[in-house]
Amino acid sequence: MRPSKRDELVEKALLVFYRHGFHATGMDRLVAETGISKTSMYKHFSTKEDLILAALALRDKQFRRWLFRRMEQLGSTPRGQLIAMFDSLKEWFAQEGFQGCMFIKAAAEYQKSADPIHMKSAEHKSILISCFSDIAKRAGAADPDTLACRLMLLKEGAIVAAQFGITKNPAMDAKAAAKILLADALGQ
Amino acid sequence: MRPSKRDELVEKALLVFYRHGFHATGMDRLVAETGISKTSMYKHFSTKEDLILAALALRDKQFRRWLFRRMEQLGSTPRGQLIAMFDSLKEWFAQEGFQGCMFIKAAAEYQKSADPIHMKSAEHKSILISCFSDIAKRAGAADPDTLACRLMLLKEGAIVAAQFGITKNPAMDAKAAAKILLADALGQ
DNA sequence: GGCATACTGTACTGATCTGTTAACATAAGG
DNA sequence: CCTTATGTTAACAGATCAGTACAGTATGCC
Repeated sequence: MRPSKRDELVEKALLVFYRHGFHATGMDRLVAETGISKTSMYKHFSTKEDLILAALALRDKQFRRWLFRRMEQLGSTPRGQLIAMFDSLKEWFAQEGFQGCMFIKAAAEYQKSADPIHMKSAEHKSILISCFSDIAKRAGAADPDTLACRLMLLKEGAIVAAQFGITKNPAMDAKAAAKILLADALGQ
Repeated sequence: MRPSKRDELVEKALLVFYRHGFHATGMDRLVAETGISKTSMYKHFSTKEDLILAALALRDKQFRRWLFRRMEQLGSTPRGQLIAMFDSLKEWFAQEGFQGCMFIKAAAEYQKSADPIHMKSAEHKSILISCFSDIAKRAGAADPDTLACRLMLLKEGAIVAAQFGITKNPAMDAKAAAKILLADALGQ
């Protein structure tokens, strides 16, 4: 089967991009850090942008799978799962290589809203919002979209705060705030 | 007085960095877009990093002056000012060239926490938090630091959401959430 | 054996990167 | 008039950028 080498490339490239940034990562560095020849890279992806898009697609899949699985493990009810999101975030922030959100960083480096990389990043956030909205609906929210938006604000804020390291425990700050917003939206 | 040319350089460089990003902006582009010779640039700032740091310092000053002035104009009480922050943000997001937060983008491109650019960006966020805390204290919050943290989460989340353009009105979503959090922290 | 596939290694192109250097212009102050 | 400061244009150095070209290797299938 052919997927192995290509998938290996995308996985390793994802780590390198995450650690060093997009513009700051040259193809030669990718060759050095992935151990995959430049020829192979350009056989699988004809431009650096294509490789970045593939890395973002993988990250989107990885992150969503991880987050929603963890939320289900930590929360037994829809409401509990929404709160558990912030416990999950706390675990993420505590991971050794944590350096913020891949998509925020991608959008920061590729700013034009028409840029494919920017669009891919925005798409990830949109998907998350609609997933949150689904859970909010199951939790009985009268206006699940609004609740999802508010939780998203806390989540993105917590990620940014964690990236800067300006507050001690942004995930738990966000969790406390989320509980208040959930009480307002769902009662008690 | 000698400040003119140097200040002009920093002001113009700030705009170019904001629009195009840091790594993506070469010194030649700065020459072209600022009209200032490369020789002069390197007389005032011996490295690109120094210039970026000066631009960030200016942005920090500009942004804080603008935000707190606007909050005072729009809110008559400390509590009203904290709410007015989100009306101010709405105005910012609606500005023509809005492309997210300069400091989030800087931290995204210079990720290492020991990097001077990263530190300068984190410093800006720290200053804002402590200012929010001061206002929260004047508003009568029992735990002004916690309230400031929560409002900061909403603010950063709103900026990220606005940068992605994934929700229609992130500033007003954040404002609604802030009112709930303020009611919780300050009563009614 | 013959052939295709998938990969590696290396050298290269032309552009662009940060930063330097040299020759020159302008104006103020002694 | 000379000096000094501040600016300009322009070419340059050495590194690195994305991407290409070409020669060679390993595997497996017919």
